[in-house]
Amino acid sequence: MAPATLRETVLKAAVDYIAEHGPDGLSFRQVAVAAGVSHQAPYHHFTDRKGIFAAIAAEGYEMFTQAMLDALARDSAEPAADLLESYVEFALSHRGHFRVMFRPDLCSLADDPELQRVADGSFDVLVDFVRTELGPKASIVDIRARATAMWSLAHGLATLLIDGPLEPKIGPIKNRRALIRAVAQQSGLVSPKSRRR
Amino acid sequence: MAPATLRETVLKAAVDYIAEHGPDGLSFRQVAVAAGVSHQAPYHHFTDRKGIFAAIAAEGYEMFTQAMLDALARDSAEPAADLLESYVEFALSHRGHFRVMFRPDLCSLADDPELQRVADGSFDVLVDFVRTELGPKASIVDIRARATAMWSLAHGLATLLIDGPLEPKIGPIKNRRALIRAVAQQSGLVSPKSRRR
DNA sequence: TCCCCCTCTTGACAGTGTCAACCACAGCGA
DNA sequence: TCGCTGTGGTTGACACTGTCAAGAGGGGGA
Repeated sequence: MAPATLRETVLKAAVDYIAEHGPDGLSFRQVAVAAGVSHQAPYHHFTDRKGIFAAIAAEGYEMFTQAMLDALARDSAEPAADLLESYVEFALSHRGHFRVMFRPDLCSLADDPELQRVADGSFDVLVDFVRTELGPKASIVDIRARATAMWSLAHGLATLLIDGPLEPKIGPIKNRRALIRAVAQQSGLVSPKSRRR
Repeated sequence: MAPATLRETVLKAAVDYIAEHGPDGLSFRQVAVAAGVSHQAPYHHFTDRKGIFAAIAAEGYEMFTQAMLDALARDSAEPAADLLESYVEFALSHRGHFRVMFRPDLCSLADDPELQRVADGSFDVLVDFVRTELGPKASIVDIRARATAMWSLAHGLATLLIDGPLEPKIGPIKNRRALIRAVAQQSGLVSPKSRRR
């Protein structure tokens, strides 16, 4: 089932290209002619070159939010580790989207309220999780520090796995899931439920 | 003291531009004419557009290694937190270099043995630290997991602070150093020396 | 019927990275 | 003194990019 509209066709082609080659070599015109359409046709669906990246990012944030919510919905014994894993797995299985989402030169949250909204939806999942994890008596400072720590760990692991020199340096990664769990374990960011074992 | 050679002039101008606007809008020609020279002159010092990024990255890795070594040389009670802090502070005070260093589409470690060498120098500081921290009896698996965790945390925090939506989401960061230490504390990646307090 | 909007095409423009040829000039051996 | 070579710079061209402007076609409502 090929995408029906030109908008979907262009979007999919761009995401696929970015997943393989990164966002920077992406040529608007090439995508257009590859879709069998004139070089200017996509401009009726995206205002701008930035517009196409904004659309990709928005689509990405929606899926990202859902992925993290699904992980928490499983309600396992280690929700923090699950959240971390869902963050990293999303990045790896949706490289095309993830590579764009955190590149403000390609899509600026500040310039696009709708994009800001869906992005907030994603980040709120993480911050809300930490808030409920620490309980109502936790101080703002602690929530802030813990949320930042979890977010940094997840984001760093994701970006190092996608683009970074982690694998050539650390060695081949046979079992990615095991590495993610081991990192969660090492970092002490596992959930209180299983902390005192 | 203005840079003497054209090579240095171009390099400095490029780094300054990248620190402010990111690497992607950088125009080879603009840099050249801004240096008061023809659009083709820099090609005698850098083979390629990629060549200029490779030079920036190499310069960055040298400084990066030194910054981390300096932090460890202070030999404080919390070397892990110091290492984390030096990682993040380097990224923030050398955005122009840092933004290029971890962008394999701009400078590929695999394609440039010299760049690979200096990059390895940086990463080895981190991995070696974890190895000595855990002692000679530590298993490969643990070293690997802990090094990955520390690296991910540092890298994630650095990239989120530079380009990411951390500040708009978490709130204004008055004391960056305090946040970094709090994150280190939260993540449980502080050094054994001070772990049992 | 006419008109308007939506989608798309065609043609142009400046700006980009890169290739190729040419120029100036210093250093150097014969 | 001459001629050679290598280095650093210039000029001109090329294909390609994103973007602006104008227009073509056609389907739906008045």
